[in-house]
Amino acid sequence: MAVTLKDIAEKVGVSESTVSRVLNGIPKASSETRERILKVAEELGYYPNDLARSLAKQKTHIIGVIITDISNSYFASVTGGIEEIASLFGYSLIISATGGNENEELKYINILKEKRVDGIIFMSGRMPHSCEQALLDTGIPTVVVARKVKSSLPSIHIDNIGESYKAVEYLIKLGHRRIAIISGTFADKESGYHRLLGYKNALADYELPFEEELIEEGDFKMDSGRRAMEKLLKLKELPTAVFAASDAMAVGAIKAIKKAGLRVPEDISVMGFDNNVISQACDPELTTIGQPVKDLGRKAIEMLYKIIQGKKLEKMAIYLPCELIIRNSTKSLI
Amino acid sequence: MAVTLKDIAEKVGVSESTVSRVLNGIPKASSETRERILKVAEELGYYPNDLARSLAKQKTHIIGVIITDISNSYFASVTGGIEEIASLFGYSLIISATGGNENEELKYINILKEKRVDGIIFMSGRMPHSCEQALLDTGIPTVVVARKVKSSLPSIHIDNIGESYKAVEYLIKLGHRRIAIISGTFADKESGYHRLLGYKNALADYELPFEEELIEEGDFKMDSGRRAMEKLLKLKELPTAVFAASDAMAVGAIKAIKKAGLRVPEDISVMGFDNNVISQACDPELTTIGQPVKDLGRKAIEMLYKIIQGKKLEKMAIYLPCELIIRNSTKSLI
DNA sequence: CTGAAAGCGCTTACAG
DNA sequence: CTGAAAGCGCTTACAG
Repeated sequence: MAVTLKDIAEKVGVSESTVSRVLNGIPKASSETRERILKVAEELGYYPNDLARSLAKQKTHIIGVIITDISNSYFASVTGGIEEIASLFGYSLIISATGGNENEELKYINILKEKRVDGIIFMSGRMPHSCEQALLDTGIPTVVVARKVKSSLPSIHIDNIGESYKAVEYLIKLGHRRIAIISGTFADKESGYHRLLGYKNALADYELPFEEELIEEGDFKMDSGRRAMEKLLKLKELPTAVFAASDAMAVGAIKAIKKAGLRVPEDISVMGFDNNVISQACDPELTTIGQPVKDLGRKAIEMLYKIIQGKKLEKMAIYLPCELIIRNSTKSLI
Repeated sequence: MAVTLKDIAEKVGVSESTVSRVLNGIPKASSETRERILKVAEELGYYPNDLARSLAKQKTHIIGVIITDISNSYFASVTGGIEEIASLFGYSLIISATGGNENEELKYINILKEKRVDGIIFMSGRMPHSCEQALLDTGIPTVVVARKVKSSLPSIHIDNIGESYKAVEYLIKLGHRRIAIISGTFADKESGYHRLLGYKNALADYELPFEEELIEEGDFKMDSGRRAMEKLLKLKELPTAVFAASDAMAVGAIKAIKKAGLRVPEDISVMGFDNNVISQACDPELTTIGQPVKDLGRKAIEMLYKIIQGKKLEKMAIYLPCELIIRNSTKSLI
């Protein structure tokens, strides 16, 4: 029912090959038939069947993106960055959400394989060995976002240890000596454990004591920040500053502090991590570490594009810098 | 290089047809060859080429989703709902962001057409006639989200007039008589103009005077809410309550009020619309109208699925109810 | 510059 | 139950 090359060819009285070439702008000299073909194609309302073309050319111009959850602002923003550049390169995006479930991840890797996508960008809360192997086995160019890989897969990151160090260092330079941390799940190596590590490193470098009671584990979400802060508020000696490994937890912490009748930052300074939309919605607005979310996406697709083009990557792992964003939730003691 | 049906057929010594049937579970009686085929397919690491299959079967199991911006929480959430159900139905999603640009929208409609997607879900800030016509012309099953359509395209909505009415009515019942509105752009018929209309209707029904000076136009974003509120704060007689047509503007308004040295809700009540993540991050937490964002997505794909299945839709336009969510930014005067 | 032909990898009536 | 053949709609060497 849809118009095909054949229809055009018959109507014009040439071969399909010729029509194909003309429509793809292959022949140099523009013959008369050229005009006719273009005209008839227009009249008939022809548009190419990308499926057939993809099958013949062995490339789909589709990139598969695997994420945990589309409605999560982190993934949404990274994906936004991917989309922006992909569109420039003429790629469409198939986006699949796995809920962080390993079986779902494997399932989607398989679907992308069957759909013959030209490349894959993989993001997830974790990087199970099975997924890494499955990605490798596809033979499809792949870039991993924000997860350490053991194999030769290229990846893009932020330096969680260093950026967390930067945050804590900032608090120290403000004169804080008793700094608590509300960490993400330790099980999450990068965003959880590594940010805790940065905290430890900073304390060590500045010769501050490391105290167990100042460490709380959250799950990155607001409620866990609130609960963690409630515990910290029971300490005999309160911290003067709290570094939360996510903005959401920082906001939760602020709520708990206010509820206890204390003020931020007058009584306790609070610092976040992410710089997502809630960091400016809360009161006071959060001092935080700004993740280059869009850029993570942009760079990921750029790396992927290079691989697809058959070019060599200069670096197999790229680290993007974060930005220290100073707002009103932290105060100098000096 | 990839394994094909032919490779399996040769190795087993049967025809491609047979391999195809066995792999698709077509033949009833399970012959011995069946076992062999399955075994060889496994050994060779065969997986089907979905491109070839799609071309032959004339369906792709791909749904195209056109949105304004992936990183916008509204679109991200609706898309999350779509993804959830699409995945159950065995559909993959091609997601394209247009930035609300009409030419981009037309471009992506065309790409989806060429990619032979089985269905399209269209969301945007507006619904230009050209897009509606283009969607119609594709001949592909389509569902429109949150935009009124003039043609026969099926669509899904919330009742902006009614929900806005509900919000204002709540304030009135709290005893407020002087209620301001920070509206979205009037140019946006549904989320802008219609919410303003709901406000007017409520005032009229409760016989409250409609005063021009209590109306401010914003753009749904936080800053515009702040600026609008600053103007309202210059009024000789202040409103006792403000209804903002988005949570972001409501938060902006709260910031302006606090900055002016007044309190929310003690001096001025503030109400939002959306119930997105910032409504719980701000202080006080927002009373708001909760949009069923995930459900909008879920219902959209369900409608689409019915159309694809060739079933009749009972209704061409479905309206999903919102929920009045009472938190701490509004206070009773009674 | 253009056509005939093979190929991309599947599916599916139609015979047998 | 199974095979040969045509078809899905393109692309692309290879001749001419």
